[in-house]
Amino acid sequence: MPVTIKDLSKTLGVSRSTISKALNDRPDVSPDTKTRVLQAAHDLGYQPSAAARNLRRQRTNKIGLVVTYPIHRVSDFLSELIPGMATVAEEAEYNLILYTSMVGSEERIQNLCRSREVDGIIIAWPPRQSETVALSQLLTDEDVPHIFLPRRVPHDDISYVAADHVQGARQLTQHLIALGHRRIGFERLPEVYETDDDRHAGYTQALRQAGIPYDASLVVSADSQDDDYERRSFDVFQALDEPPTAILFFTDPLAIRALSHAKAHCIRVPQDLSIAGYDGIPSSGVTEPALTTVRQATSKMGVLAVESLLKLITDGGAEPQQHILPVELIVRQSTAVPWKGSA
Amino acid sequence: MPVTIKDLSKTLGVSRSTISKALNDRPDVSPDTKTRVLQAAHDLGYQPSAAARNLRRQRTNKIGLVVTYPIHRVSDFLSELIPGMATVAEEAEYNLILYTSMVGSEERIQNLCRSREVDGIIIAWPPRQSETVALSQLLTDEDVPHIFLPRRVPHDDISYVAADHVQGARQLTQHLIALGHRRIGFERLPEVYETDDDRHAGYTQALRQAGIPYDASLVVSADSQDDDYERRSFDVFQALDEPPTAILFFTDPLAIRALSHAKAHCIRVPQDLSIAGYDGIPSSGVTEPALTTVRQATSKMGVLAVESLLKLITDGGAEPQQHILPVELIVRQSTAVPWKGSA
DNA sequence: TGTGCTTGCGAAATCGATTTCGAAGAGGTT
DNA sequence: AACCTCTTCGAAATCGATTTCGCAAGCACA
Repeated sequence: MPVTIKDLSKTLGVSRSTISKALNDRPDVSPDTKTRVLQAAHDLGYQPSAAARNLRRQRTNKIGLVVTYPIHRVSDFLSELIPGMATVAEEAEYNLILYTSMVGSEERIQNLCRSREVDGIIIAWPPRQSETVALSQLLTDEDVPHIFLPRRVPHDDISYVAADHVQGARQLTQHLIALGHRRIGFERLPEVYETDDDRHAGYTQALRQAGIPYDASLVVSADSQDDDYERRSFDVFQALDEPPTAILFFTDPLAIRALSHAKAHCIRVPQDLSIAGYDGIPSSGVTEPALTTVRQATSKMGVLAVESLLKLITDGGAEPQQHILPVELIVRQSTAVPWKGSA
Repeated sequence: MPVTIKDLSKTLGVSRSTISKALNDRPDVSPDTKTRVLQAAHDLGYQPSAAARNLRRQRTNKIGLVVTYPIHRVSDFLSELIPGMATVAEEAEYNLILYTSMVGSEERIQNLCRSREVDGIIIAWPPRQSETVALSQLLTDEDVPHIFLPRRVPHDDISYVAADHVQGARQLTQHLIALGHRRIGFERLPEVYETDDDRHAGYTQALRQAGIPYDASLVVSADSQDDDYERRSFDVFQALDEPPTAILFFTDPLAIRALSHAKAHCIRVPQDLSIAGYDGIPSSGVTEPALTTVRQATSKMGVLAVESLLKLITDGGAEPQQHILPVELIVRQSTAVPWKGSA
């Protein structure tokens, strides 16, 4: 049986209230009894019961990390996210609880909040925009502070932390334009998310600024369900009358697979074709050639999300927290000046 | 204010006890009242308070994942571990709580256990053997089920899940021997862990079986603190009278850095030198050449650890859970028949 | 009608800590 | 001596659910 406050009370001959006050550093305890209590607590190995404390305080000092997406699809991202999040949380005496089987289940999130086992939640990979707004409303009704990550939510009252993908895609495209590319392919996702729209917007902005007309045939949708789609989309690009001299891929893994398909087609990268990824995963740095990509400040996003959430938890009246972090262009060897042979 | 069992009791005109029994499917409730209670609970959006339930049941349905190692050093490993762990836990209605700032702090782990905020813990990257045994004793005294991961603990009473690194290193060495290598370098870690001993044992076993004498000059210790050590250890190998024709590295990242150092020294891999890694991280598959390595069943280890822990939690008298999982040799392009030029 | 048994329900205790509120005692002032 | 203030402490209520135990009603049977 663990040592309870009752045991302490008995051995010291002091009431439970006084013990509690001494341990919580309340003013109405004499310095003498306080030290006696602390000493005894240490000697007996007393540690307050988390459950009892939570019940009384109506607070758990736990933050829920709710992953509303098949977790194996985002574990790379999570591994960059979690260390920062956990560290910041623990500095504030909070811990992270993982809820990963929450795919598309608004109701389960609601139940989680109603059971009050966390003081606030971070919702990683929220659903489409309309559902996100509805979900946020639900959580607001339950009075549970929450933050969406890592996608922006176009709504003034909703807190989120995201990366500036408009800027990222624009910089990447500008980089290619500066190298001399005019026909730049863009492989986007079929799912309609803000992230995708943002990157597409960045891509078109850069083209417009450079006076390059938008060519719809250069934009294809990757089918994330189909592992071999990559090869076929590659063929689609190559089959064009005037194939692109550079291709932007929505994520690094897509770009890495494109790299090996290029090799299989005897297309040299970057001499014959420039390839760029997005996300800056570790693997992108060790390919041959190393991948030009855009690095999101993933770790920082996690840190910021926790900090913002803590602010919302601590200060009930706090403003919605909205952060869009800049991203960083990483130029490596997979992009270069286009070959002028056919031009 | 959230809906409590009291509210339900009031609106239904039924005692709290009966509500509780109905919700927990106890036998002494009539089918009629049970449906009425369930209906009302649903209508009012009632969800039992986790804190109150935990306090009363003396059980939290939470598993602690305690990381006793600088988390950014192991986040890759964690990202493979966590999805499986979380999934299995959640199927059994448990959740994972992360405790990452537990580096070298036996006392904080003890306090965690005393506060009873988890029903059991998984200790990732336990300290040295002697400390591990002491820690296990401490947790046993507190009556908290626990499992060590991912290192074996040479002690009959202690539960752990680990990978068979003796087998892994032996297979890797045998693979090189089969290719014709006789002088095989081995870069181990300076820290004295079972893992390291195991791999070294596998290495020497393979040599012995092949009748190749052990040459201590072929075994160097990497200094994990020093990022540039890799380059110097590489020089150490090259400066030998008879340099190795193949080198085993303790981890993939070390091998990947060696790959680029080799390139800088104009040493071709695998023609001039075979290089092998260990762990099978994603990056190891996209290097040029792709790395021969050994893949641990990391995800499976996480799953097994949670399953074992749940067994210990559920069945107090369960045997210690000890699992050593086989590892898988992955032969890729960084190892090949040695060049006979100088032989 | 009286006895025995089953079924369904509720009063009250309990889990362990926190907090409110009142009281006792010490010390000072008039 | 009467009154006040300040410090220190403890009794009791509270957080919300679960569980034990006893009671009452209903039914069957002699």
